[in-house]
Amino acid sequence: MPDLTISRVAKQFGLRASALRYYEQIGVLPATYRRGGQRLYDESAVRRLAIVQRARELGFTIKETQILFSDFSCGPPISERWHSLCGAKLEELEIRIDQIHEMQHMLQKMMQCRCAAFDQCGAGILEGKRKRSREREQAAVSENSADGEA
Amino acid sequence: MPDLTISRVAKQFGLRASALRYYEQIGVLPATYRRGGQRLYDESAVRRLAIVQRARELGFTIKETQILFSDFSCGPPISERWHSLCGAKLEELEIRIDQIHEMQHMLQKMMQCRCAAFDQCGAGILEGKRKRSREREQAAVSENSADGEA
DNA sequence: GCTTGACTTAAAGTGCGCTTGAACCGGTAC
DNA sequence: GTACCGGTTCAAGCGCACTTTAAGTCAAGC
Repeated sequence: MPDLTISRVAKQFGLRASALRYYEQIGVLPATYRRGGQRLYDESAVRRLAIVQRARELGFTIKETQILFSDFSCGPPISERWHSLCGAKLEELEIRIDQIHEMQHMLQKMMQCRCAAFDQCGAGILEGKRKRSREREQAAVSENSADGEA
Repeated sequence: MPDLTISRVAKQFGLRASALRYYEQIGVLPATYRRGGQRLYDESAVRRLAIVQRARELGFTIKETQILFSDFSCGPPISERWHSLCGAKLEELEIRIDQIHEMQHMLQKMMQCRCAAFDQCGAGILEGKRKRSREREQAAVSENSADGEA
């Protein structure tokens, strides 16, 4: 039985009640059970909110969160569009981990000498960027030539 | 010699020229060399921008970026305040990596069955949250008792 | 029955991180 | 000389993700 008031749940997550109402309004959280007009939450609603909050913490926009985590369908085979969005997010997270490692490395260096860190790490980031953009170009070229052959 | 125009640099980073002007205005980028009133950038300015952009990508606010990466002093021993901010950011990034792993795990599960992923992963995130908050409480309690003893 | 306090809604407001618009400047092409 | 292009400044505007405000509802306690 749902028995958690909105303010209790909000407090548990370090959010304002208004944020939960907003999430419900825009469909990030499903409309919850009401008693006398007041929202009451149960543990499954709380689990759902935990996921939404985590997604937000990781920089997912509200829209992405909506698409990835709304319950419009429940079960295995979801739409192609959703599946590819999921896959894209997985890759994005992979890249993010590399970037975080780079940044940690840099912060550590900066705690000794800022100038050196700026020069070396800035150059490192740039080189990574350039390498990736070269790779993308290569991929585009070979895709074009494949198109040409097809 | 600086010879890159603002629009070239912006393009290289996938930004608008207005973003670079804005960064300069709020002190995230230093005022750059000018010729006839126009900004010209060199490789070191580009490295600096690379760092700023990376910080933004990782969810650092503009203010944090300002504090962490502005050149108000250059060399090893920076203010205590800065040093602790740096340390805090390092820890934050550590946590972020764990969260990303959790989310990857969840996305993978979700690509098979959403419901299961929601229940299991939501519960997992929650448990992590609760564990951490218990630890914080413990720490607070032992700190208080230490205060009491002092 | 009245007060209190935590809730409700809808609409307007806020802060961040830029972007856009208006008016202007400087160098090159014709 | 004038048209154009890419820059300049300053102020206003915008989208996102909420928050605040105003006016009202509901249940409990006196």
